Amino acid sequence: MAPTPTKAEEILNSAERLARRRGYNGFSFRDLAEEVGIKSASVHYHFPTKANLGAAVAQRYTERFIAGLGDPDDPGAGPRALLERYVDAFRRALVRDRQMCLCGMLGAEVESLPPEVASEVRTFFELNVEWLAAVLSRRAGGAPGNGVPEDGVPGDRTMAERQALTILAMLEGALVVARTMKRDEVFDRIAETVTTLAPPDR
Amino acid sequence: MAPTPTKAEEILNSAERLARRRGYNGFSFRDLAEEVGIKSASVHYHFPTKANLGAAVAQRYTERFIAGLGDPDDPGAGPRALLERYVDAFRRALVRDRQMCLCGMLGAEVESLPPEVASEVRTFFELNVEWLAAVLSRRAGGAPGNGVPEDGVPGDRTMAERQALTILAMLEGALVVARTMKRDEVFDRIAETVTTLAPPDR
DNA sequence: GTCTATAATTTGATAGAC
DNA sequence: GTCTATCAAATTATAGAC
Repeated sequence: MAPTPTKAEEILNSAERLARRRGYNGFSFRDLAEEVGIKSASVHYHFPTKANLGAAVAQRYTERFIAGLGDPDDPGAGPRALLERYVDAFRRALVRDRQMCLCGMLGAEVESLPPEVASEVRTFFELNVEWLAAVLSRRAGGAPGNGVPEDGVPGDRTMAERQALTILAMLEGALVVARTMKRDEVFDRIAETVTTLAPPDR
Repeated sequence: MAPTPTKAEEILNSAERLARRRGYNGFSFRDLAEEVGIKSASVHYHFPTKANLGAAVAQRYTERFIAGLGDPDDPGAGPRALLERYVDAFRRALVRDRQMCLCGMLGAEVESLPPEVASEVRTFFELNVEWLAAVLSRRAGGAPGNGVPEDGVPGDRTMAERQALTILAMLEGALVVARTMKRDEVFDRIAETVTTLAPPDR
């Protein structure tokens, strides 16, 4: 059932967990080596540099995260359900994993990150905004982006991207605040406000 | 005019700047020493340990930040103006200082922080929520907290605290997202949504 | 208060044997 | 692939002279 992970995967798992708890500058190759039961020199065999490893972790995280959200145009799910799915991804990070979103953490540290890692974090945010904007700009016809603006607003897509950024920021911020205050309910209060932003089901 | 800062103040200034850019684990006593023109051993004279320094930086930051917001019950300023003042404090961090909010940064890293530093970060968030809730629950009479709930809502103070948490999370998240994406406008879009949450002036 | 000197540990990384 | 051995540099911190 559960396919045995390769050593490289085990290292990625450890690195992701540690980075999401302590930040990029908060873990070492030796930490990883101990967790997966090898020596730090062997970690370097799989990932020559820390920057290399960091970029790989961020890339895998992004792919997994976006894939887990599913199709934003799925006719079987309304905008509201999709938004709730999105919020749940963050809730799991907080409640189940007791961790930050990897890219929320790395985003805060972005100035101290190797360029290739920072670049992956940027991609994560861009893809998130894209997915959210697709959900938020869904219209009756089913297909998005028909270019017809809502009454009195500059344009559906512009509004949707603005809201997407707001939602992303709220949830990343919610993890920081809820974790620091050690009060999980804080997240739920914020999550409620997020789902409020969903367009009427259509 | 500008009173010459003491060496201890210079160290605090440097530490704050570096922590807000690179995180707590992203700077060293040598970094500080070089910036203020002394040796790292001399930094230890002023702040015996890094935890000690970190707590001092966070405490000073919190005091300054809260004091800068002014009286949330100031009769001369409406809720909307006060909220805009709050948002501007974050905007300055991003645009003028090109830095994170110190406690947004440290909050992300909270799990890798010495307890006394983590404690100061928690206090920052609590005081922020308190100030915001005071602004958001202001009523016609002028004095807050008269206990009379808004029509149909559970209670003014509860709603106000919920909104306060949302605003705090949005702005902390906005800094992370805007800085990572290198797009300052992202902040303004989010800031607009924040001020939308202001209660009608009264 | 600041220095030199130094300790003790940790860090990212490499060479080369098995 | 993983190991031992090792490196050079960096890190937090202390002792003691000036």
